[in-house]
Amino acid sequence: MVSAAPNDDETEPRQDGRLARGDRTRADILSRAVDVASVDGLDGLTIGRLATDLEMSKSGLIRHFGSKEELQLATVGAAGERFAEVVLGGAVELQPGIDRLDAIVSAWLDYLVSDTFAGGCFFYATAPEVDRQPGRVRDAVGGAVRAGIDLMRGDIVAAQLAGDLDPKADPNQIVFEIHAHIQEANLWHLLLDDPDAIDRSRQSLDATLKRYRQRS
Amino acid sequence: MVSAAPNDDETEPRQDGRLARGDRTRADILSRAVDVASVDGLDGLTIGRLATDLEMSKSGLIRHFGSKEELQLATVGAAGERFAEVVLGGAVELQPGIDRLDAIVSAWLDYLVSDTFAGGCFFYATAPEVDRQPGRVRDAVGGAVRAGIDLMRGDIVAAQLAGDLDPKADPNQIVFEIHAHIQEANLWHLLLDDPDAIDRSRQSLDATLKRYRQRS
DNA sequence: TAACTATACGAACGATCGTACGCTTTATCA
DNA sequence: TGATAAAGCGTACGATCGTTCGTATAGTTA
Repeated sequence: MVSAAPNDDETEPRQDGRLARGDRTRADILSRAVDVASVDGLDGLTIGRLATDLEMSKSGLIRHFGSKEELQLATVGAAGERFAEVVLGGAVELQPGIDRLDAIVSAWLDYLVSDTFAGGCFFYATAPEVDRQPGRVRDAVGGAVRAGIDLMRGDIVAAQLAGDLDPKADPNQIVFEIHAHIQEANLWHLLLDDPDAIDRSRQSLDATLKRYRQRS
Repeated sequence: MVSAAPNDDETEPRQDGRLARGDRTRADILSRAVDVASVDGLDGLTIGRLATDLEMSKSGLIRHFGSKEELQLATVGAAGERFAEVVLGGAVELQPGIDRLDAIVSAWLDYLVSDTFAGGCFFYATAPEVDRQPGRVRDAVGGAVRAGIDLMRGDIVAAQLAGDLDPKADPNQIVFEIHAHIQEANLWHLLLDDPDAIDRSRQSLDATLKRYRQRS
């Protein structure tokens, strides 16, 4: 790559700081798209419905993406950004380790019952929809989920090195259990209408971390 | 209930043991429907696609159900029956308690990587799809998931009474953790393509049950 | 202001969706 | 065997799907 080509995947602000007209529209579309997809899925996200919601034409809308699949990919990307801001935003300034892990898990649980997305966690809603549909959309959702897991595993490894977690335990095993307890809260909250879902999840997480905590 | 009215919700064999023609067709349709829905969801389950697969007409197919929603409800019911056979089938002869719980959990993990449904666990695939769509389909899926959880909670309570599990622990908390570890295996297996998903789940389940086991 | 580009729209395409109606075929039973 | 009901098919309907094309408008730059 010789020339400094602009990154087409991101909406770049202009020199004066504001977004160009098209980028502003694109951001509005994606803001609505992630909410629709969190309720009706990435397949229930239709161009016509989105255009009606935003009071614009189908052709004017899809022009920003080119195709339905590109719209879906951009939607997954936008959801990832929103997730990162809400769940990981408060943890970026912390050093990897047990404290940052606690901060992420705590923010994640708050996020599950927040109105970050209209239909609850975007990735809980879309993961089972795409996991048997090979293609770029599945790869994008899988990549985002993997990124969240990888980040926590990094904290776990750091905590083991720091002597805060049992160094003999398998980091993948620990992160499997943590992620499981977070995801289960979605099921009990959204499908089973359990008002204590988050509390149960928090309790499970506390017990799990206590089990792996280094006694020293 | 005075008269012995036949149960219309079930396909009843005739006196000679065989199914009537219509019931046979209906069973064939639902057998295919649960596989399709486990891959593409209850919304991706379309009448036209199902008719093409089964080499029959759309009108002849939907006649057995009346509407798309009734087809979806029947599909959820058929999936529940298949799940019960595979996962709970071997446990019916056991008494409620720790042994039956172990049998169910073990069969459930085997089921996750079986070809019971074409797209993995039917309820893992459909729960996030319907949890924000109020109506009878959501109630049906929620009822089936709840039934599985309730059954395990019954075993947990029985195990507590028998002195096999800590009687001071909250049965709902225990079943939350067990179900969480089972469901997480779906995510790692189907989306993250982790070949060790079931092993991780089994390990988590063993550790969890050991934690709650009564030391006596 | 004039030229140019980015943005949005309107209309139409073929395909598929769920549903309804009428007719034909098949199975059942008196 | 003939009557009766169940089962299945063909066709059509209006609606919506994703996509394409040409045109009009708005914004930017010379």
